[in-house]
Amino acid sequence: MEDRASPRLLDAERRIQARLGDRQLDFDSMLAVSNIYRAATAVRRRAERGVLSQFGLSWGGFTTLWVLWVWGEMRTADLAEECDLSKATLTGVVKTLEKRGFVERRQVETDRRRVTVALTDAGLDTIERLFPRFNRYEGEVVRELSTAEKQELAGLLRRVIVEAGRQ
Amino acid sequence: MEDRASPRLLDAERRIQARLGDRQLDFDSMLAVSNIYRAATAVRRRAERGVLSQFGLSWGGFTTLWVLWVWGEMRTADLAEECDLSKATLTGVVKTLEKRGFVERRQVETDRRRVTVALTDAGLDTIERLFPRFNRYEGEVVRELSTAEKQELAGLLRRVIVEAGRQ
DNA sequence: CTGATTCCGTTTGGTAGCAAACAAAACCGG
DNA sequence: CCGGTTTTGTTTGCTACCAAACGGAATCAG
Repeated sequence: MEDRASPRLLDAERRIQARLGDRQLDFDSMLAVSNIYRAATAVRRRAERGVLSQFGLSWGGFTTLWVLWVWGEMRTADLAEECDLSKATLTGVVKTLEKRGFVERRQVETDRRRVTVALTDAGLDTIERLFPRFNRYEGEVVRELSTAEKQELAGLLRRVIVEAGRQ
Repeated sequence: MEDRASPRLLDAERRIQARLGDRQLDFDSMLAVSNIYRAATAVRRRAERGVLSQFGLSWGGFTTLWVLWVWGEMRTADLAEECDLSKATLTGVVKTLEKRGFVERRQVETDRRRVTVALTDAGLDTIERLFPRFNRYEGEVVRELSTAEKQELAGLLRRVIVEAGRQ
């Protein structure tokens, strides 16, 4: 493991161990979790600075557009669930997307509490031009991994998602 | 790969493919990247709702405290770098930590532009009580993985971080 | 029917996050 | 010295994100 070999990390591990005294440290779990977070930050940051900024979209905005593209018009609650955002956050994201003209809100006739969100023509056009670029970008950040390794990575992460998901 | 077997994902893949026409889709990369992000969100959310909320800390606040604990008093710029935050964001996080009494700012005598940040006694006490709990929490979210798998995961992610890091 | 409850999306109030502009301090060439 | 440049942390303006409170609409028990 190259991480184990990094002098900086070894130093950190020694320092933490010193701070902890004889309490034990689960270094492997720490490294796995912290790398998950670092990778996500790096990936998001690069996407937003690269592809997404050219279309005036944040990561959340892109995700929302993408979900609507794939699944079609959706109720707010389902959209929030699918985008992995709270309802409150989604309200804000949709507001921004509306302002940019990518999306529109529609009152549901049969139940006036409900609202659906759908792509506008401009939104559809945007996501159709953007997605191939985004997918190419995704390929770039995992370019160093073989197909088998990408699948391995996705599988390992899936198990973490499930575990962290239960409460 | 269980992901491949999930009917929901297969359905999504088919839908995307339909939207794309004959343009090709790099599904493996897409899944790897999206799982990185989902895992990070899940892990962070659970930590903030569990351990961290009891101490009045966000993920970023915890990270900052942790870095200061391990590496000691630091200049603002280095601290931002180590916490993987922009200088601007760090200013805000430190402001919050100061408000909570965990941290204090110190003017550098020899260069009055510079400022260092250091743990207060309360901050030290907090991180010493918190870290073992946090580390136990980290163990929980990756509990389904063997030691070898945790190392495998960390290693794969490391390569993604490096790749996404270069611009 | 009707009163209580549940459901749904928004608002509120707070923190976090970034880029770009900024002000003050230090540095440097002449 | 001194004027211009660089360095350093903060401020500004914006978006994102959450939990909790809210208010209108639907539903359900009796």
